[in-house]
Amino acid sequence: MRDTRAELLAQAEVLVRGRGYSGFSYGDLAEAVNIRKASIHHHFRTKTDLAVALVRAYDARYDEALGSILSLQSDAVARVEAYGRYYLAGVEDGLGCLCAVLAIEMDTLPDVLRADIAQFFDKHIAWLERVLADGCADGSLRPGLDPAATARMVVATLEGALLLERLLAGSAGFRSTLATLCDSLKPPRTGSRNALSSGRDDTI
Amino acid sequence: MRDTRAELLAQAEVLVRGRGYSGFSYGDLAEAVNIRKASIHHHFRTKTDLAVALVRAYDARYDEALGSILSLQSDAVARVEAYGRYYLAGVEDGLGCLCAVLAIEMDTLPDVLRADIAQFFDKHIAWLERVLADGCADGSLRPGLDPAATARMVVATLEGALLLERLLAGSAGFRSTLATLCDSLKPPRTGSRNALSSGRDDTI
DNA sequence: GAAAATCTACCTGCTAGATGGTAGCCATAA
DNA sequence: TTATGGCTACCATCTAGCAGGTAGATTTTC
Repeated sequence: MRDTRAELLAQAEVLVRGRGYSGFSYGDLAEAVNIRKASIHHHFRTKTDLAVALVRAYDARYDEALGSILSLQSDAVARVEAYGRYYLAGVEDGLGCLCAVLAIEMDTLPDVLRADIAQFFDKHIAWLERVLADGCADGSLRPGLDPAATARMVVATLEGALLLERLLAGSAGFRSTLATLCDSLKPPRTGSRNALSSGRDDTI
Repeated sequence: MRDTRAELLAQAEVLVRGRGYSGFSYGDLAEAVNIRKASIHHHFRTKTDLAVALVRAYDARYDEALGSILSLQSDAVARVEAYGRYYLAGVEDGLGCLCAVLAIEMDTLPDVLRADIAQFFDKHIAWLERVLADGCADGSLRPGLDPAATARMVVATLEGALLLERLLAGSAGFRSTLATLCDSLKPPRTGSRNALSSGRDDTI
């Protein structure tokens, strides 16, 4: 028995991330999942309900990712790099970040949604701040680095790179930006620019 | 005599930058400018034509800005910072970057538009690469900095910060990211984080 | 310099199709 | 037997865009 609700979420996410929130319709989604438009309302009463569910699911997947990075990587730079690699998947699939896509349409977004998105970013910034503060404490980061401000910058850089490189150089451009970002976090004179592993890690 | 075409461009830009391309309609625009919907077609035959005109005008304004930065600032970091301050205006007005907004909806964008947007970003990256290469040559930047990669990163960071901070901390967050970004370009141990001047410079 | 033709900027009124959403019916599976 | 999940058939509203008209300014022609 197929899980229509899950299929709806999956396809809706692809559509929204590719063409924006108001750029996708129940009609598109119905076609993608191959059920009638009206049937979608059975699973998600309104379009806003669907969007909220989309963000919650996306957020939950990132929660898992953040946790797994902490347990797999112990070095601060490696953690940031691993975090960045989750964005890479988006570039490779030609999809923007769900929350960035929604944030663009802020002015017309329902309040619930706007709050959820803000929380999404706040959480990531807080997580990075923690990671960076730890890195400062153990000396693996450039001395004098401000964890709070740098955390904001990391999220901004990655979100921007995802937006940009999806349009321009593709994953090569994104990898270059991620490497440059990571380099700027390291203590000076370590010298060697770390070549980013080319393997794809996971999908978010 | 009022310049309706200019008014249309101005209002359309605000609408698009605030709610996305497919999130704004000729109906909205007609209301904002207070003419009938059909009359807009007299000035811009199709919505795509309007979008193209919007991007061209936006691009031209940035061209001017890039030129004026070069003549006003001679230090590389100061140039990047001045460049970043043009984005600040967007945060303060609660408006995203026009080209970023359009880039989000890539999958549904007419080809002309997609090309124009790509060119917009390419131009900025090339300009920054030039600025950074000059800065490397005269020693005002961190040694070992890769101008090409860093140029991409700068645009990514600023675009991301604009997207993010419009939703979160507002101009304070953006200023913090811009300062952190500029700091990461400077040679090490210069020490003092430069407080960003709080005045608003110009609008793009 | 007056008449004729053209152009500009807008209008009303329409169209075909898409939009999100509702009502109610029917099959299947628990 | 009763949810569940899907369907058909709607609806009102909005979408971009078109046809055709009008008032006034500008240009062309005699």
